[in-house]
Amino acid sequence: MKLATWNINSLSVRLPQVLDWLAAHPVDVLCLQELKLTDDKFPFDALRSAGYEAACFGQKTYNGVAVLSRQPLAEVVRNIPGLADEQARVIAATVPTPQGPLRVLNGYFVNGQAPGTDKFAYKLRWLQALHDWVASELAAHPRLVLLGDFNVAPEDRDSYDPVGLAGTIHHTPEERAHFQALLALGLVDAFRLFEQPDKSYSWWDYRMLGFQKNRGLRIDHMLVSPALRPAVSACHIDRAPRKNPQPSDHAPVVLELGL
DNA sequence: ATGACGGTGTGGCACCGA
Repeated sequence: MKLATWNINSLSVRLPQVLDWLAAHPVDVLCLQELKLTDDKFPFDALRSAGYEAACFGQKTYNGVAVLSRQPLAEVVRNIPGLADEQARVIAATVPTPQGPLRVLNGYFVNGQAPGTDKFAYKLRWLQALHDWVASELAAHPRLVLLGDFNVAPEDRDSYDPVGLAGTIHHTPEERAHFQALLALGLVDAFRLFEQPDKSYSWWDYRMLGFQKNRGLRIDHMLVSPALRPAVSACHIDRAPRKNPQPSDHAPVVLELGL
């Protein structure tokens, strides 16, 4: 069984790339972020023709998340319960597997702009609310994966310039402490369960030839629960779509489970 | 220190992303 996460920076623009990628990589579940469209514009029909049902949570212009699945989705939750948030950043669903239900939490984490700004304060509040909600989800669903665009580079090796960018957004001690708090719940960064190439990133700035120079960040993650960890057989970043014409600035991350 | 690139919405640009 395979799951993937991909920030596609406008589903309207990137739908052909998503369909091409799914045709070449027929994962069981694909979680998308930054749809940048409302639910009435979501391409249910095209995805159904490709073999996927979908649950979406969109909004105009910004944010928006969706879960695509070959198997039926159940127990769909939109945004973090109890958090007043007008931004569409979270969608959760349960998918069936031969070993029982798998809970999938898909997040488009707050960017946060810069320390000291209102957006940064929102990011920290959001991360705390997410943490508390994930804890309750774990208690109810032991087999769980938290995935998406975390907008946090967890360690120095996850950044192309950890010294120059120290303390800036994605690199602050506060953001990294929140990432560690998720790990303290028992979640494991599946990417780091395996040997990976040096300078592995999942996002590159569109500007200044960022991708060509591999000036990137690893900010898209797959965290698995303790009960799921023994099933994890591989995790990798697929850089190929970043080379497409009109690419997203993010690459997909793929998680393989021996289920 | 700033802008560079790309998407959106609406407009002759501004805002946002990371």
